[in-house]
Amino acid sequence: MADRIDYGKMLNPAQLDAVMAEEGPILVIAGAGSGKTRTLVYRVARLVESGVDPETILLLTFTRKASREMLDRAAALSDARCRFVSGGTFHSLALKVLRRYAEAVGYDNGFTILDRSDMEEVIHSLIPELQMPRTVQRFPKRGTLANILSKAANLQAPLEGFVLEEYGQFVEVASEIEELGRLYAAYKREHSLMDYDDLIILLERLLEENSEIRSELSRQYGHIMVDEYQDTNGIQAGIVKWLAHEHQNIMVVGDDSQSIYSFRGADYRNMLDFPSLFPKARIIKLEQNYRSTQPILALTNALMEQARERYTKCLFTTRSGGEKPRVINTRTEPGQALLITRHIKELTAHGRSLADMAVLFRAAYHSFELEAHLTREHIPYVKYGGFKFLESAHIKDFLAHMRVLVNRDEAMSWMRILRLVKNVGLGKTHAIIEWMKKENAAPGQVGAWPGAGKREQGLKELGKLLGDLSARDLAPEQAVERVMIYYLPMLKEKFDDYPRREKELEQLIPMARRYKKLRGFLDDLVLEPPASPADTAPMGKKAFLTLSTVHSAKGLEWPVVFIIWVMEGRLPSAMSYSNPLNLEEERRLMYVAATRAKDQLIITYPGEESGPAWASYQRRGTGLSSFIAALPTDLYLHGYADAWNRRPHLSAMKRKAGPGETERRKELPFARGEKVRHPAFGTGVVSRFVPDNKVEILFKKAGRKLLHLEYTTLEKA
DNA sequence: CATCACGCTGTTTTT
DNA sequence: CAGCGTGATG
Repeated sequence: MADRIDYGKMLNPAQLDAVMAEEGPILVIAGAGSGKTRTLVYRVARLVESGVDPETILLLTFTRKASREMLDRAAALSDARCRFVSGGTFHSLALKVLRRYAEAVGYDNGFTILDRSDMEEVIHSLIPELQMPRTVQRFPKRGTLANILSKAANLQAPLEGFVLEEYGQFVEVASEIEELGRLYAAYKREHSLMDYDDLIILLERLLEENSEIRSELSRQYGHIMVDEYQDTNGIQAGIVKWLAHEHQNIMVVGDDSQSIYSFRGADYRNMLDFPSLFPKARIIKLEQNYRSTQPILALTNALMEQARERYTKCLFTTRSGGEKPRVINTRTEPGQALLITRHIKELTAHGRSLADMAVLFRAAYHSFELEAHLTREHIPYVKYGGFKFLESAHIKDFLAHMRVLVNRDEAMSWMRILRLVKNVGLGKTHAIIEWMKKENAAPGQVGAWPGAGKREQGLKELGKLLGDLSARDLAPEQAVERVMIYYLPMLKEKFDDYPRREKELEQLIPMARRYKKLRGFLDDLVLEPPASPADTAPMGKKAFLTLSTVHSAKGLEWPVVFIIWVMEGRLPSAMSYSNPLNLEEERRLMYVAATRAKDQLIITYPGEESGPAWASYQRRGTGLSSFIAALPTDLYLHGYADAWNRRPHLSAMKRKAGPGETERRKELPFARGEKVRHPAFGTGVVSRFVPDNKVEILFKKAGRKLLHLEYTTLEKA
């Protein structure tokens, strides 16, 4: 065991207070960079050191990675037993508990977890049951429906309230959406499915209604800590309330200024309501910032002073010196990417490591332009956030073959794998699923479907695969390899970029190796995203630049931070419906992004040339410009970048079409419908134009259909 | 069943 | 512009 820690030396008085407090409810209000993680780590170490059984400590964090890192740090600090602390997210805790007590909430314990795209698929398939008249024109898309239903679930409130405010365009169909929500709930029950929201809702219900189980869990987890409490919603607060109900040993840590998850019902007011849940709560504030230089902090403090509601603290730092943040109007969106690329090259030329730098943005696609530049300049980067590896079609197709073994009612996965079989479409898929249900057939018997003729040979092969997989109770790794043999030919037929997708599938093999049971493997894939390329890259060999959404950058820090800030006003929805922007949340996003920076902060924004919406937002005072305009000008250096680089093909596109002429890019060497030849793919027809000087070409023969190719690789046929 | 042309419409962030 | 739904065609 390591030497006893001298806590007084390692922590400031407020941190020490939080760490040494052993019993009772405590609310820690911790500003950005105030050593919040450090405090939690030391508290875990301290509890274990003082003889608390590590397994009875529950550390709830926002991601599983965060909890693992904290426990590793605690273990390194004092006692290896810290690794046995129960850590995870609300969702992973819920899964663990619900697998054990599924019957108590009316579920079979073999339920399957729906990830986001599964959820959308189910919802989508239920829309026809609404039997809406054709006159209903504007009905939300599947993704939007999932957003709405999920938020309703997380708020545990009827849709109307927030639909009116956030989805004003859909108020007329609110009752249909609610009906759809009921259909969706019934469907999940019937097929033993839970989505992310059900996990936490059912856990809360279980705790509330079943005092025996509640007591048992209370005894199991005698000390509870919650990180990022400002991002919890009402359900999660309820879980906390019930878990700590008996012993009251609960510490929650958070910062209301960093609440950026309102889209899933999170409410920073939970922070302030904590004392009413636990009347004996003590409040401890951490206000000293150890991360950023004074000029950066001055700007972020000023930013938050404009917040309509500000409950807590003002940060101070003892880090003097450092340069003022820079705010640069690049006049165009592509200009941001170019400016940042140049800046990064300059910094690396002066010896700065790429690992010291990060570029942050609100939405994953905001970095596309930048990624193109980085690739061209051979600057290695890792990207966090945005669309999930797991949600891409080939991964879902692949995993579906294993999901039907774990839960044979899982119609979603059956649909996927059956439709991959040649000459089986929607009709036969439904018939087969019906038949299997009626016969209560095992997955491997699918090949015996009486409707199968010569054309449906593929069904026999599918049956053989599923039979093999279930008969021999294979380890996850072998199951993955077996499915690979079956699925790879289909992959090659379905996707023309199959080499990339094949590589991604191969990543599943080492992941599967870590599990003994198929179900554990599949559960974790849904709840824990696979490691990023940076984690698997040979350490120390290469320094990577980090690109990340603000949401994924939470809790991290870098010496140099760039922020790409794009006006929402560009979006047509905001134009046509005049949806009010959530400026308060936008401000907190900016705050989270800016407080990641230790030494240097560079914010770029596309100036007034970025679109007509800009002017309209400026007029209404509801854009990024209004944040900037409101900040004291002595807190940052403002600059303009040259309008170097408008994309040539964009301006060409704007050329007005003459009479009788369809609008077309002037410099295009061919027209829609024209025949073209490609050296590798042969002859095809120009279908439509896509960005980056590419055309969509339809190839009838060469096996595959639509390819996006650059003009220069094509010639007229 | 599979494929294709065409018209309509509008955000994003994560467990 | 691009994803999605629809309806026509092989």
